[in-house]
Amino acid sequence: MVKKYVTLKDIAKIAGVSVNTVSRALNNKPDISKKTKKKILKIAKELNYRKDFTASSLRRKESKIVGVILADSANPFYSEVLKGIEAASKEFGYNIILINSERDYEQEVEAVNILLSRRIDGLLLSPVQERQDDVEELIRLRIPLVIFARHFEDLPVNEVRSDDIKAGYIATSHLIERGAKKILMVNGYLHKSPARLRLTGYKQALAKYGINYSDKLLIVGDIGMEDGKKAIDEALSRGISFDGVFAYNDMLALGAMKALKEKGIRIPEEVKVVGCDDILFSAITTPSLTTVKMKKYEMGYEAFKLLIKVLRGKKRIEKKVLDVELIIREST
Amino acid sequence: MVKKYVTLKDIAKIAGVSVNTVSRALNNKPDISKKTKKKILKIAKELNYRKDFTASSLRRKESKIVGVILADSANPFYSEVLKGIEAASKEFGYNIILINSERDYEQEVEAVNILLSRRIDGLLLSPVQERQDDVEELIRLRIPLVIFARHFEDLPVNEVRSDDIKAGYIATSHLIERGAKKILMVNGYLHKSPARLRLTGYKQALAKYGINYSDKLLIVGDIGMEDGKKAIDEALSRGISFDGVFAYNDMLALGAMKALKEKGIRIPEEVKVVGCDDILFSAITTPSLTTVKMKKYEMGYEAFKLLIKVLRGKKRIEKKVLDVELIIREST
DNA sequence: ATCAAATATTGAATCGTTTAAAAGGCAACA
DNA sequence: TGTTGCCTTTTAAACGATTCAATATTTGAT
Repeated sequence: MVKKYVTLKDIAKIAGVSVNTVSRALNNKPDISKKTKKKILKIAKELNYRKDFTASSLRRKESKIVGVILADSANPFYSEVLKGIEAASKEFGYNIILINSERDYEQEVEAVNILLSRRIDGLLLSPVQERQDDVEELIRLRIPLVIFARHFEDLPVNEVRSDDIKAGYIATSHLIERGAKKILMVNGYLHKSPARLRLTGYKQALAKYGINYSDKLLIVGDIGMEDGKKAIDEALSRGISFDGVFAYNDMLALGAMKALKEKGIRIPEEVKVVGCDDILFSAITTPSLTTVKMKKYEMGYEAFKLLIKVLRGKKRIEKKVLDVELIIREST
Repeated sequence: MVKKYVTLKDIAKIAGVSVNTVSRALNNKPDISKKTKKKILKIAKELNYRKDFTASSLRRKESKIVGVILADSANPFYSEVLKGIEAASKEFGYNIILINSERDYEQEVEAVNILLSRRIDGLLLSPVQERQDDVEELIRLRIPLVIFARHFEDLPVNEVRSDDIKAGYIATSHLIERGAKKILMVNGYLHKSPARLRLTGYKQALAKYGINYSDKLLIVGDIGMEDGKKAIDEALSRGISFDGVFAYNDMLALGAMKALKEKGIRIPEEVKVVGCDDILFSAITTPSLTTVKMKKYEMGYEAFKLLIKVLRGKKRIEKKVLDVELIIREST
């Protein structure tokens, strides 16, 4: 087999010094003469030396790798968050290993195990929340951990997420202020904290305006575009009447709008629609979608920054909540 | 400092055997008695042993990590490709380290260097193509490499990409068949092979229908949604008349449609628009976008599979071209 | 010129796993 | 009893970088 990479030993031999000296030269350590250092750096450059991070990680017990587990990197929400994570990782000299959980608890657990085997320095996780033993285990193991886009009220774990209650509240308030009285909430599964919290916000807004909450107007399910369509079709076929829709996310909202348009129901005249997330495409549909903007890129970036703080010794648990903002467009 | 992870040595001590025996037990190697193996596995499980991949990689000279460099993981095209890569990586027992090049050659080179330092087993790269010395260097270093979504005619490098000439050809032919005669091509920069090849297809279609090619109808630039809008605004302000638009990708096409709608130009009556990629949102705009569907997920998946073949000894260079398909919608 | 102090360099061990080679144990057979 | 061969286990070295302790070299003060 061809020898592929140059080692400290190779450089040491040529420079006529010890491996140790080479190491110190390349790592800007003290206790080395300018002359020797210069010579070594020159040789290293000529040979195109690249530090073996594998060996370095083993010895230093620090991999400079952060694990990232999220539901689906192709989802417009997560792909923006991921981008923020990736950008921050560059800034702080880390690399990221990405694993999609596909919203499956088993896969999430598997991903955690693989990443621990990789000896990642820390983990950014957006848990499925079907169960939470894996998060509890991570806490028990004292793995540097930041949860994003999720909330665990009762667990001492670092978090960066959006203000989901406010999101639900301002979206619903806006619908009511525009005249809607019977507001369908097309939600995700309630084991996920954002779904629960947005529902809370929804209820709070109804209460504020003196509208009674009704279970009949709550639809819970998956959160793809087709699911939004399905939800509307189902509501209509069940004869549920509504003049507003608040969807868990923009994908659902867009699917819902599609279904409404197909039935010839006019938006916003007959039914007003509000989404959540403010993905890029919400702005360009017809009608364009009123939505609650979430700081996706920032969420990823801030989560990474918080993880770095943890890696640097921060002990106190931080649960950061990012502000949200209503973006009014044509659908209301 | 608390000792975090259990090692082979820990297990060996408890089991009363050598480290080597433990290693063989856990790696399903022969030459071990059933009794010893069982005992060791039991202890390993009790102690929650996790193999240290760092150490293993160092010794075996194989990291089971593949590097992925692409322009922008938040772009709907790349995020689908990435998903295919990620899915395949799971299937073959690898992990991926993702780095965005941000369409910047310097960042691409930097990413390559970092990944080589990480001793990745192979690299999946969608190069910026401003220059190609880095790709040439990778070939020279014999790094297992698969290029995706790009084509290097003159380099012996494995590739998986879409049939870009056909894409340009069928898109343009379709526009002509629907009656367009003056077709604006809103393209990406021509140093990128897909831009060049789609332009070739565009010209071939014009030629087939006896329409003269004109430089005036070619606009070259960045490929975000705003750029599509800008391109149309510019063409109109320059007084260039056109009745069809073929955009390099759907983002550009959607931006172009937005600009046309704002000017009160009817689609498809006055101007017909075709995009490329078939991202999710092309189907839900109004009018929905006719486009050339590309197998994005498959591209990622196939690229990974090809890389695996290379890692397993495949020597012959393969340049795989994935078929494309016209999806006719309301914009034509 | 001499000794102490400061600076530069080296040797050896280590991180945790894997591999090659050596050795130990046991049964069968002459 | 001794030899052969098979199966199991151990010993030792290796992967490449880093660190600690030890040694070598230079500098400065007297």
